[in-house]
Amino acid sequence: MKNRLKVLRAERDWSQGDLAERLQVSRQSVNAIETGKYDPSLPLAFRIADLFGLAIEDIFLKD
Amino acid sequence: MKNRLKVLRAERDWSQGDLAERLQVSRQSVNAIETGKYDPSLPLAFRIADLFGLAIEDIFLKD
DNA sequence: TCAAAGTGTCAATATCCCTTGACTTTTATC
DNA sequence: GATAAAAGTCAAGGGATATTGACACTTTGA
Repeated sequence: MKNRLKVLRAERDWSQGDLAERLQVSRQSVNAIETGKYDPSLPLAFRIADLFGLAIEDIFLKD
Repeated sequence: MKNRLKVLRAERDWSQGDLAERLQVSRQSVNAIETGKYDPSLPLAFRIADLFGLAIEDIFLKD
């Protein structure tokens, strides 16, 4: 399960901390998801998709 | 987080056990997800969406 | 050059997802 | 009504997700 978080974040010039704040999660969670340590829960995946205005399938990809 | 699993399953005349087998999870997991006890993990949500040929957003809805 | 911000990572802890196994209740069929 | 399949539920346990706090390293800019 890969994801495009880092790119989407870079396009907006957000730090991991910025993104974490907008998602209401810790900075470490954002980092762990970005670096592939684990996948987000489904509710968090929805919040991420909403924040970027994309479908979950456009952000998270089965590898 | 609501979902349309029960309806999608009924349309295909599958039991919870049938669905569980196709998803490679336990029948109790299918039941728990259907009855709203918890949300599936993101990877399982992808398997569910794939199985029904729908987008995750068309099956799982924020309530 | 030095301080601040950003990133990556670790440990410890808490909670959630999913499991097996068992049991009761509902639904459908005979 | 009896039977069986399906559905709902519980408990206990393991692994995954997310937390706070801390520390090191790199990058940026004053």
